[in-house]
Amino acid sequence: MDTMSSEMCEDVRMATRKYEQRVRAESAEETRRGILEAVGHCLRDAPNEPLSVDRVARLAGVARSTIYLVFGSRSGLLEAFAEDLWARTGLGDVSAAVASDDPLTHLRDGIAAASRMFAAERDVYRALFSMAHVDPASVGVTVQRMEDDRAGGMAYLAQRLADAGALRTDTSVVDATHILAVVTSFESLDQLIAGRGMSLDDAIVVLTAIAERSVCEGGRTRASAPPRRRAATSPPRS
Amino acid sequence: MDTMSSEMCEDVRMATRKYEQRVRAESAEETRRGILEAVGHCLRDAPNEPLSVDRVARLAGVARSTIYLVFGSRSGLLEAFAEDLWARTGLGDVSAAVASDDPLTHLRDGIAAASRMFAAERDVYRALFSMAHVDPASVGVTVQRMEDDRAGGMAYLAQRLADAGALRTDTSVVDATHILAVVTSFESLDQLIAGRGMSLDDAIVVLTAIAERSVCEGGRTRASAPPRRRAATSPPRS
DNA sequence: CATTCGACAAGACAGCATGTCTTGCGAAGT
DNA sequence: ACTTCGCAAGACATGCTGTCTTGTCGAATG
Repeated sequence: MDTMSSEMCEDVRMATRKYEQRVRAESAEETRRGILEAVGHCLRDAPNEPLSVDRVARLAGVARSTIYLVFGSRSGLLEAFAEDLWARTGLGDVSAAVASDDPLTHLRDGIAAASRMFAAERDVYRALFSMAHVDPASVGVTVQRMEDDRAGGMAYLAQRLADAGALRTDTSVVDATHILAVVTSFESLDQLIAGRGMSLDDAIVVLTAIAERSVCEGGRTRASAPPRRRAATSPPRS
Repeated sequence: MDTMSSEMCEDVRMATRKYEQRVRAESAEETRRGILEAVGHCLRDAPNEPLSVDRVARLAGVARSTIYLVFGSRSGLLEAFAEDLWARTGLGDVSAAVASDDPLTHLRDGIAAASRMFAAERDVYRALFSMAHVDPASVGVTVQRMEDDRAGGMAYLAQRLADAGALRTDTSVVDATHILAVVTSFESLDQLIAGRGMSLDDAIVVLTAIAERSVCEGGRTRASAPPRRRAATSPPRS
């Protein structure tokens, strides 16, 4: 069974109350979504700023007190945002991309899908991961769950490679899991794209090469995409 | 009278002024160092808290205003701390460890030395790297310089490997530089140690294996240390 | 149709952070 | 001796979080 408990999280234990009434529930859900979207806008507009509740409120067109009413606290808001983001853009698509019978295809498609997932909302994910270190109380739990999901997927992949005899003979399943966990981390992708100025596609090629060469027997992928020009010779731009 | 006002301190843009006098200069330098050490203590004691100037001041036994006097601002304080940390524990030792003629030894020793360097002050470095994302205005510049230093070293190493014919034939120098940059990043080490519960020594072995397999022709290092038991079978903790 | 109730706005208030500026003191410098 | 420097102490302005209170409008309900 793959990871990702895709339950119908219709009513989470959030601040939603019990409703016989429909229109009010919809309206409440609408403002809730509006606030979460405003958080996304803030993080995308200024990924490098502390994200004040006041800013979110003004951007969402609601009162600051409403945010505290709905989410309880700043931490609750960020937590809900991370939860929502992960539910919307998380590993669901990756699991789908990974249905292949061939574990090597599983590895390649998995890295590509996970990378595209992170890259699609890179600023947001970077902000979340940073906050998880600076202030674990807020997004810490959800970020930990993201990491656990990913680690579980990598352990599963490593086991599949081992079962298919595709694992390097000098590498145990546990070690392969560790290696895959490093290579498929958000930080590795971000390092290549933001830190070294690569395009997403080039970064995927490099990460795939690292993964394949490190855990697969006879991994022979090129590090650069073949038919195009080599990776840019330009110096790393920040 | 003649007050010999000294406006020309173009030395560093630090808070150090110009001194004919010795004892006062020493005393000033001493409090400066005391404050920086207090920052270190704060980050080590509670790596996951915002680090208030007030806390640093109390821990250093100085007035809060003194910090603003000496460092100008919170950002200046952090900047100075990062600068000092990098000067004390930075890549100097790594360069020394890397004097080998053999580029492969260079690679292995370099990864080991850099990893030990990061690990010796892991909490501090993690806090700095997180802050560099959350608030680039403060430590951003110094962290960028750290990364540039490291990237430069990796480019040099990749070139040496190429010159010695040790580079994989399917990997350009540029790609090797990218790969080495990812593998030797603080985040990769931290992922293995904090995220996956490995010991420093085991993490070094894994990182070395990844690097060697990914960029070296015929890289055949084991991923686990040979004479000991395999890497722990326990699931990732935390 | 009138009344109740729920979603939300508006804003006061306390607590804590940064950052500025002023004042005073004691010891090093001359 | 008296000036100057390093620093303590603290007032003050500003901005953010978090709590709580009061008011309003429209949906729900009998």
